[in-house]
Amino acid sequence: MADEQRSAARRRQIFQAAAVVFARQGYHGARMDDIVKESGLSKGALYWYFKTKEELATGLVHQMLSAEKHGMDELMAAPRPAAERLEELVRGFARELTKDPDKAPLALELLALAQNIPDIRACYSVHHEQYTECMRTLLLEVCEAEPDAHAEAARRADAAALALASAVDGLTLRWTLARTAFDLEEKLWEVVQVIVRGLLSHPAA
Amino acid sequence: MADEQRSAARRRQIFQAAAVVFARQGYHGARMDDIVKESGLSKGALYWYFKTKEELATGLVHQMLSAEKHGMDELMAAPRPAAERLEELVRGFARELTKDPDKAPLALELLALAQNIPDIRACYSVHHEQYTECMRTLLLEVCEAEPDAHAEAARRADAAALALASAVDGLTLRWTLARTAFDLEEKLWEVVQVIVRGLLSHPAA
Amino acid sequence: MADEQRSAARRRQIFQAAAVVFARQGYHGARMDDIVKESGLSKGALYWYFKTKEELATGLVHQMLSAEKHGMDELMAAPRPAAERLEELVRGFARELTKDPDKAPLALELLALAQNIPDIRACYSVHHEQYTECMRTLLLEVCEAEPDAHAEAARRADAAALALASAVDGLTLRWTLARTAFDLEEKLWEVVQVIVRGLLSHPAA
Amino acid sequence: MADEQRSAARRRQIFQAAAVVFARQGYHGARMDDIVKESGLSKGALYWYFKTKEELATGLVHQMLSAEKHGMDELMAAPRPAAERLEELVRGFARELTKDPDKAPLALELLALAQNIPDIRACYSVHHEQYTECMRTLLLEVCEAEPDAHAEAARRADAAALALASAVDGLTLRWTLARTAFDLEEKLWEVVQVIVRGLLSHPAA
DNA sequence: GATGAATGAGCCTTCATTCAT
DNA sequence: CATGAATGAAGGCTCATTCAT
Repeated sequence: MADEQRSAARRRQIFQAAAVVFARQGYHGARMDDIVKESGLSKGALYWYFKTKEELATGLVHQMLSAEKHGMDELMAAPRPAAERLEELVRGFARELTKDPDKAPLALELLALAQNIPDIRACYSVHHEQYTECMRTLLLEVCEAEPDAHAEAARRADAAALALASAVDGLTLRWTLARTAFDLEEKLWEVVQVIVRGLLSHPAA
Repeated sequence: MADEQRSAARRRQIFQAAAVVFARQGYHGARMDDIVKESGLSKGALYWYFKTKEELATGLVHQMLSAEKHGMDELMAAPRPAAERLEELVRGFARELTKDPDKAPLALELLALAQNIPDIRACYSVHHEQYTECMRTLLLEVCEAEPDAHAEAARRADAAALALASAVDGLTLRWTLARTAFDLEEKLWEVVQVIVRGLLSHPAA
Repeated sequence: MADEQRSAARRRQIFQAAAVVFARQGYHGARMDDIVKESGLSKGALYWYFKTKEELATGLVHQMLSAEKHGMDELMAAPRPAAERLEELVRGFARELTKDPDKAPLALELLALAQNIPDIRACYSVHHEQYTECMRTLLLEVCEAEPDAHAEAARRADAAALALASAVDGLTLRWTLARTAFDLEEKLWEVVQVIVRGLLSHPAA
Repeated sequence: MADEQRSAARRRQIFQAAAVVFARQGYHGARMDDIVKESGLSKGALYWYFKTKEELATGLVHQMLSAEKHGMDELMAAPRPAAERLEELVRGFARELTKDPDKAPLALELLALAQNIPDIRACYSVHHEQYTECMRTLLLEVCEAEPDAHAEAARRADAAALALASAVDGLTLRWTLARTAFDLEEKLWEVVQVIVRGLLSHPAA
């Protein structure tokens, strides 16, 4: 029992260190020795918990996406109007990235691994689906909440959800690589508005 | 003159080989020897044209994004309605990716390099701006072409262009990593329609 | 007392496990963890009984050669004609190797260690001497039992004993590494006969 | 052409270094860096010629056994009586081992590898067969040369050849590991005489 | 310009051994 | 006595780059 807690703590400690080093140096630029040093553990300890560098990266992706999923589920269950939850979902996402400057580079780094590490690819693939599904659910609720909604809207929800989820990813990517910094949260919110408007607009438009 | 042609041919030959190997093994998984073998040249020859692996990757990014830019400009200059050009821009993009299964992995691989190689980062950053600008121009033309347009639309063009450009990137990313294959062209077109509708919808909506 | 029995049992348990793992993976290919797992004990327990891997190997050699010596002595003391005891010594040796397919590889593996581990080298050196001496004793008895013996024979016993002992080792080695399996007991017996005949043959021959 | 010579020279250079280091430290105790240093080449050069440590060892075994085979064939073809050739074969073998104190430990070290490296095992297996066959040929010639030979002798040649070959190996092993040094050549010659006498002795004996 | 042998710093991983509990 | 997490020195191998020819 105490062992399990200790073990879990160690794993978190290692993930934390790996996150810092991967963000700073990239996955391939990170030496296991760097992670060892950053974690404060010994090399043997690190390898006791993760058999390879790849397994460490895979575990980190699992952990990060799980945390994100958890936050998503929590927000979805909140007793607030769908529109507010949607706004908060997007703004919260932007705020976290903006607050922690390591997060975006780390995410992109891990995303790039997805092509070569099937387990990570699967994680991201599932996460993309879940994120899109979440958007779809919210958008449908938004439609229903709209007084003069129309039948068309519900049918457009799939495309809008995909547009929304994709745009969030794509814009975040741009923000991460942009020469000229911009306010991610604001731009993201504008993008959301355009897409929601596209969802709700009357067929005639 | 003949030398220059020869030289240019060699460079193209090397880019071609690098593209194949990077797509297959990733940048870090690709050894210079692999590219040498794929190119049919010798190691010395390769290093004659590119002083380092990084320079080769950077050159490849330049070449690819230049080609894309060129295609974009050509399409933009075509004597066709803006809506048609927009559709063709997006569909053409999807068609090319679908046709050549190496292209998307290669692009993601090079994109990931942007974080560590400033020159590549700059290339992508500029390209993103140009792509967004292109979208903005097309969307504005679409607004103008719309008989029923309203003042609001032009002001929304920026956000819609960003949404569009981002969504194209984000959706392509999803398509590249998806467990379950889907029709990129079709989904992309649905996304475009949602966003264009959002752009044109009346304020009341 | 019960402790000593327990301790001896543990040591035997560990020797047994080490024998299996060394035979399967070789000394250098065997990890202490493998022996731990095979023994069913814990790592700490193993290190309680043997301070190092080398000590474990050394102990195993001691045990194995002691057992062999014991068997030899027992057979030597049997109330049977020398010729029969010689035959049984060789045949019994072959039978045991043939019965347990792990034994020969294990023996060769440990023999190879002799070069680097002085203690093991000494063990084998002594054992070789004892084995040769045993052969010499038997051969002398065989000479004496021979009605038709001649003075020459006794003087040849040293060489014949060395030839016999060496041939047994060398043939066993060949049998252990041979591509094409052969009947060790039979070949060994043929070899013994040739050498005994050489011992007894008249000078004129 | 010059390249091939250079390449062959390099390989010989590396074999030479590996032989020295393997003899001194054993295969497992030898670090590639030690061989690199001993060879005077660089690590990259070593790995250019041998992809792994195992491949290097395998190559070395090939080379050594080939050389031995070559010497054997040469001696066999010499225009001398069989008995002399047999004596020279054995004495020459002993003389070489005695002259170069590294040779025997090296041979035993490589022999031990045979159990774990199939390629080396095959080499030794074949070599054993060839050596035995060589002995058999010589012994048959010796029988034929004997004026009062008898039919029995030829039939015993197989067993005698095996005894001889095995005894040479076994005695060499004892000599290599012995606490108390002895004269290999002399002992070997005594052993040969016993076995040859066993071969030629009349059935009555 | 072209060739490919040669360089050597670097890195992931292993594993015998230790020790707090 | 027993446990298994922790240690860290060591080593086989890679690969971008160089350079004599």
